[in-house]
Amino acid sequence: MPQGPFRPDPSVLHGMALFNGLDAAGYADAIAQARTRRIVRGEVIFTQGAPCDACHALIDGRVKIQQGGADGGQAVLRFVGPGEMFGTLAMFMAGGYPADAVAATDGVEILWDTPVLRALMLRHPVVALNALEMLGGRLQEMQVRVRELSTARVERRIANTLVRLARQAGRRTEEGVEIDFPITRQELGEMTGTTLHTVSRVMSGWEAQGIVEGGRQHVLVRKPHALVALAEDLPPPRPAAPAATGG
Amino acid sequence: MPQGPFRPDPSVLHGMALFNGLDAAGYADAIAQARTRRIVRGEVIFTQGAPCDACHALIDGRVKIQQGGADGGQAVLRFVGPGEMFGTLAMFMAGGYPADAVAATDGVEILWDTPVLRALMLRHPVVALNALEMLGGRLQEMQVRVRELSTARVERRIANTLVRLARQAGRRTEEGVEIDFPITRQELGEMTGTTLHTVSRVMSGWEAQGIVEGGRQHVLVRKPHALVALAEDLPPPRPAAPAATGG
DNA sequence: CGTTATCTTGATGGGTCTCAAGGTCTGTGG
DNA sequence: CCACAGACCTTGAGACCCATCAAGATAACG
Repeated sequence: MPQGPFRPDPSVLHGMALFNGLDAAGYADAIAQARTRRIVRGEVIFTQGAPCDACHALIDGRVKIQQGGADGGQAVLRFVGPGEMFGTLAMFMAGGYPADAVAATDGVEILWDTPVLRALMLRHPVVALNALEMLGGRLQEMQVRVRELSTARVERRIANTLVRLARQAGRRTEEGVEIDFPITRQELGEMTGTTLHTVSRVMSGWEAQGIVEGGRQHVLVRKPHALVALAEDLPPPRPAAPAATGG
Repeated sequence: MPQGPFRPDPSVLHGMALFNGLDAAGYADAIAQARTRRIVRGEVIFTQGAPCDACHALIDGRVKIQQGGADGGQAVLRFVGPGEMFGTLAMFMAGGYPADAVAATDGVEILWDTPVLRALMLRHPVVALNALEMLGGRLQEMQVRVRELSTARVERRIANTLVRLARQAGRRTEEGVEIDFPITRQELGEMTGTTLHTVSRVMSGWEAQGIVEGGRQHVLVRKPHALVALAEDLPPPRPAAPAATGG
């Protein structure tokens, strides 16, 4: 069962990019003001629009970040893994959290109150620079996704999404690379801007080719290379691309 | 004609969010290491993949930020206006600039060498916090756009894009709100994930209703309210929403 | 006044969504 | 162990949105 706040083990911070380059005193400073909390699968950690009281980082588990629109449309923005921060955007902006956070598995999070972390950044500027680097990485990722959603067909988008998931949350097995947390076709659809039906159809096709293997809330990538090829391959019909085709 | 680097007027920094809350000494510090440069329309300021030598801010004019993919697909990520920074992402990441920057109008930019600005942030942490706020705002904007591209139809996406452009670059006239820089149907298509043909058709429809007025590289929004309604309205066909329809 | 870039509009086809039905797996309680 | 309910997944058929192909109109520019 979930228990209340308790004092974290200092070692957990050493794996987190936010504190890279911080000296021992800085670590002590950071850890002294943090608290940790257990999370159970399905739990709502925060919701869109709620005031941002704290900044979160995940120590263990997976958390789904999703955003809903006025028209009821939902999009899954990302899955957070161990060592990553989440709920950080709200810290710098009015209007509360811009998205929902729901636990995809049981886990443990560590959190800081917003003003505490701000003060920490002013005392230790390197933490602010690390935060910039993290946010920058996420912004770039989102920009790539905007381009992808703007220009690529569904099949390629799904391939790209699976490649990213495999990199981020893949567990190597002798059968291939396995996504290490439960994910539904519906969620894959909401990550790629399509429906669960299309995701199912596309993945069935790949399964027939031995590229992936699907199951209930479960994905195994049998041929990662083939998936990458689908994700990046140039479109076969290229009228203006001779290049040794026999001319 | 464009002239070489020259010493900027200190007053230009006062309008920039990056330096909010900085003391006089800090301003002097920042200005001492900057240089400015003229930009002519159509000029390529930097290209995707090029090493990031400097961090840019726009003093006057408009700059288009776009990203191309391996498959040749182009997406316009945003238009930068006076007071905004651009090319900042590359500062925190390997791999050079993640997008192209092309001048949409003549203008003037101010720039800092990357290591200089990093050092400035370490000396003045408030600048790093301001940068976080800016990047956070852009990240949120991109997240909203991902959701929009994932869930909304073309007409609504175009409406949303025009609403944003009107807010960001709108000039009030007695006829309505006018986008204050030249923009083509092609570019609008690359901002919304569609083709110039569809943009043209949709806008022709709106023009017939008196909502917008189009021209060559020119958009005038005659009824901003109607455009917002199109951008936000719930989808008319709602089977499970009786609500006084007469039954 | 020709050249080029931009914009408009029609016709057609295909990629995906929607609607619909059924199948499979998981967990629960008797 | 078995029955049952619920969540998840698969697959088919049809409709529709929108990209694509194609042709021409209009405006800027030298």
